[in-house]
Order: sequence, then C-alpha cells, then structure tokens
Amino acid sequence: MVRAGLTPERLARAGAELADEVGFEQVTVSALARRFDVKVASLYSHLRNSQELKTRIALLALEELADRAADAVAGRSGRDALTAFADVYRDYAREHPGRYAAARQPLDPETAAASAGVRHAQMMRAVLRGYDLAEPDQTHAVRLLGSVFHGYVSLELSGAFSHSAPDPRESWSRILDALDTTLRTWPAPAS
Amino acid sequence: MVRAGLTPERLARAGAELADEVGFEQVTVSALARRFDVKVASLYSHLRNSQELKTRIALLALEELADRAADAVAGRSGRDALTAFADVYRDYAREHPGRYAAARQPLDPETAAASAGVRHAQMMRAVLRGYDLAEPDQTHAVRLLGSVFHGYVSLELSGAFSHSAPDPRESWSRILDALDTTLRTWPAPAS
DNA sequence: TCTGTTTGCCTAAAGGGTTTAGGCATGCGC
DNA sequence: GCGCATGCCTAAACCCTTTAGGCAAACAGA
Repeated sequence: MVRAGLTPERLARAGAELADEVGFEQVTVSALARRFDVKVASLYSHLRNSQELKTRIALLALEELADRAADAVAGRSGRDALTAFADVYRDYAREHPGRYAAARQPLDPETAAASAGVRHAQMMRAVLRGYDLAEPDQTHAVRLLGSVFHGYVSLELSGAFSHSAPDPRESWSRILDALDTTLRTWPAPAS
Repeated sequence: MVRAGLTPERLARAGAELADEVGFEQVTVSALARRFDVKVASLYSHLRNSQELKTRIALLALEELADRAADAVAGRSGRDALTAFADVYRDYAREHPGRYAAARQPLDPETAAASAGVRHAQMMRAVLRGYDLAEPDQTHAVRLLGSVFHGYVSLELSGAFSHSAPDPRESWSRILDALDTTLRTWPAPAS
C-alpha cells in the first residue's frame, strides 16, 4: 500500500490535463482517482467536493493564461499589444481547450477576487492605455474586448467556423483590425 | 394508472421550462420524469437518451430565438436593424437563460444544418445588407457580430459585469454604436 | 530504536442519474 | 367485444458523489 502522494495541487494539475484530453465537462473525481490508481474516496481527503476540483482547475488555468498574457503585452503598445493579448487567448484556448473551458467557469465572488482574474482585467486596461479612452468609455471598451475574445474563441472552439471559408485566422486578424480602428476612434453615443 | 400523454415535443417544452428554472446543466431525464410524475424509464420510450433531450431543447430555443429575430429585423435596416437584432439575443438570454444556454449547445453537423441555426445566419447577413460589405468581409463581419453578441451575453449572464459600474445596458448600447461605426467604415487589412 | 500520533488511503454504504430488458394494462382499430 | 399496439411500469446494472469509519504507513520525540 504505497502512498500515492496526493495533494490538492497535484490533483488540480492532473485534472487540467484530463480536461484537455476529454473535455472539462467530463472531469470527474472518479476519473481522476482512476488516473492516480487510487480509490475515489481517497480524493475526498484533499478536496471538499467535486466543485472544489473544478474551481482549482479554473484558478490554475486563469494563472497560466494571465502569465502568458503578461509576457505577451510586456514591451508592446497599441495595436501590437492588442493583437498579442488577443492571440494569447485564442492560442491558449486552442492548445488547452479543457483548461480554457475551466477558466470560463463562474466563480463565487470571493474566489474570483482572489484569482488571477483581476490580473486579466488590469492587463486589459493596460492594453487600452495605448488608446486614450476616459471612463466610462474605458470600461465599455474592456467589456467589448472581453466579449469579442471570449465570443470568438468559444464559437471557434465549438466548431461554428469549422466548415466554412474563409480561414478563421483571417477573420480573427480582420476583427482585430476592426477593433483597433474602433478603439482609436471610439464613437460618441449615437442618439 | 392514467397515461401521462408524453411526447418528445412535450418533453422538450417541459425541459425548456425546467432549464430556465434550474439551469440547462441541471436538466436531467430524472428531473423531467419527476415533473410529469412518471417513472424515469418511461421517458426512454420517447427519447433515445438524455442527449436527445438536450438537443431537442436546443432546437426549440433556436427556433424561438429565430422567430423573435425575424420579427425584430422585419422592416428595419442599418443601425436600427442591428440593435433590434442584438437586443433580441440579449433579451432572450435574460428572459430564458436556460433556453439560451441550450441554444449554445454544440450540435452535430446534420442536426445543425436542419436547425433554425441557418435562419440565424441568414438574418445576420440580412442585417449586414445595410452596410454594403463584399465577401469575404461580410463573413468576417458575421463572425464579429456573432462573437460580440454571444460573448457579451454570456459574460453578462455569468455575472461578469454584475458588480461594477457602469450599467451593463449602457455598455451594450455603446458597444452597438461602436459596431455600427465599424461596419459602416470596415477597415482594410492593417499590414 | 522504539513508541505514539498523525496522516493517507482503504472498505463500505447510501443516494442519485442513465440506460436496457421485459411485463402488463390501457385504449384504439376492427 | 376482441385483439393488438402502445405507454408506462418494475427490476436491475452501471457510474458518479459523498460520508463514515478503519488500518497502516510515515513521522516526531525520547
């Protein structure tokens, strides 16, 4: 009866790998126990419940994503920063679909406040510094960017663009052009 | 032992109501059986499996959404059509979060091709007719609109904008302004 | 090195969801 | 009124979650 050396951190890492392999929805405490060749109940010494597992995977993914994003925007500004930042999201989602899905998991407010989610918001505002937007327009722009990035990536991942021309990479690039233009010439309210 | 009068259609409708009440993820064949005061196994005469239930709810939601959208864009064009169309999505998602989540359910290609999803795509292109975009820019624009609508609505629904000023309605309106401007002056490729 | 304690993984069991097989009665067609 | 199809049933297998309680391994102190 050799001990398996389980810890919440190792479980979260293994859960993240599992998510990328079989999809975040399919990540279960049972599947994780099988992966460690251990009985299911054993995991409950390290995790309060299956929700905690999912939350830990989400936090891990948010960290990774924030680290990549920080790296990408360092030393860039304007359109350069915008596309580098955007590409981090798209590339991460394509490399790690399970982790990306985990990162979209709704978190309770305290958890969210202590997560790397705040770094994401800060970085998005840092990117927008290159565009000279005053509040509340900056917040509107943050929400626009979040919507486009998340929306595009999740539609692409779910296959919505799979079987139609043109290449999704092309659309992504042209959409970033459009966003850049919009941010440089942010319009006043219409009516 | 009075017969309950189950049909796939009634099950889908009841499933849609259940989804709005408890969330699409929580819609289960068991819960539906309880709602009809019937044993679980009975539902399997009408549904191949629980996936079919989810798919039927998704199809129902796509129909409803397409009907509303068709109604909204009839007789409108340009920014008017754009905002009417966009508001249909946002309002539907807020009124029927479970159904909206169902509508985002990935469908297999044949099912998708036979669904109201095609009407959605057609209507989106109809809205874009007011903006004079040639292919492939029109497709890029379709993808942009889809991304923004879906992204914004799903972020708002998951509470991402809940506890921060300004009012999400205000951002929504300003984002639609920005989209309208972008579509009217769609930029050429940057580099 | 031995001892006591903590810790980690175990067995057992209950509860809920999915799905299939097979049975019986209801209600319709004749 | 009779036969048959259909609709809902019971039963059972399988998987996932979660809790309770047990035993042994690893560790700390003497």
